[in-house]
Amino acid sequence: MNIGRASAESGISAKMIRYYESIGLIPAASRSEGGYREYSDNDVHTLRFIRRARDLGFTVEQMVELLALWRDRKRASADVKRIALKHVEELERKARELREMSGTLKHLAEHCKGNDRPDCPIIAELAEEAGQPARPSSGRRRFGPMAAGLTTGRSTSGRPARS
Amino acid sequence: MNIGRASAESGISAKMIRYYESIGLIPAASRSEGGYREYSDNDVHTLRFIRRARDLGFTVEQMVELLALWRDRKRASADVKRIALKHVEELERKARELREMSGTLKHLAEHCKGNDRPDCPIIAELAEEAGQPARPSSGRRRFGPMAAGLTTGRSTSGRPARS
DNA sequence: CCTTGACCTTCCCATTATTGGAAGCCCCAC
DNA sequence: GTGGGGCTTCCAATAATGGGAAGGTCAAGG
Repeated sequence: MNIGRASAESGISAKMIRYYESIGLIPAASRSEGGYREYSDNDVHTLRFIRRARDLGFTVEQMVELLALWRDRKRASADVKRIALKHVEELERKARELREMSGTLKHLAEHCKGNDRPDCPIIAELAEEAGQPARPSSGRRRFGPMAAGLTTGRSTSGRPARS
Repeated sequence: MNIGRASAESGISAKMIRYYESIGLIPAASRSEGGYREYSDNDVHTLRFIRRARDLGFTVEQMVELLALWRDRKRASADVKRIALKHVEELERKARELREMSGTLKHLAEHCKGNDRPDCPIIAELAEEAGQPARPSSGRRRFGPMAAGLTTGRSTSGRPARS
């Protein structure tokens, strides 16, 4: 089958299938006379594996590992468990941070009258000259570029959500 | 003061200060004879405001709004509250999704013996041919490109973690 | 047989926030 | 007066994905 079909059957866009091939997550597909990529049911099987892993928030890098373990009949389940647990830890840490942030904000918002007067503790807090003189350009970064890798808005966030 | 000093005092890297200027989050700084950017204490004040907002997970886009509100003495606190609460909702949703993911994974990992035998329900789950034939190339996407915007690994994930 | 349209190909660009590097000025302390 | 470090700009990369252009292929219909 061609890439469109494989895409429909696996739930991964054709674009991403080509991308995954380009970065080596999946081997290069064989081509038809006309240069079209050809996929077998087995390939689709692999693609679905990838889709599920992706839906669980695994990064491509982790998927490389998982795929190798999947294909290796002699793999030790301990390896899989290790990867999974490491991922669980990451997810939990990120969830915790998110909850802390939302808690702080919520608290601030609760003390914000929400009327048309300019008093607002949220702004006040942000403007406050408090604490240490700030660690020098700590360069603290956020998540990884794509952060947690959640299957977000599904139907909700189809739009680019910005300009 | 020059950008290095402003960076140290605000906790935002010089690189990011220039970046914020380039995208219009902050106005272009005046320049010294030698072409160096010059910052006042007030500018540093603004930069710290930005740093705090960033630490609370606000995106640049949201910071633009917050800064405008901050600078506008006649602002309505209702606007600030609205933005904050919307952000809280987002954060909570993301945290919830993360917890769901980690829960699923944890459950799977608990049933994985973790020995040197190849049996592993994690792999089995991923490989399973179950369910619907997968919604056609749904193109479901994850978070925004930078997802939640947490102050992540601090010391943990400093490394590029790849290649 | 040839056209049409759906599908495929590659390549490039954009997104987000941030860091890294290179090449080349500038400035202050010694 | 000079050396090293700070400053400047521009370019690239990151992760994952979408969007589009320009052009080739395939299958069905006229």
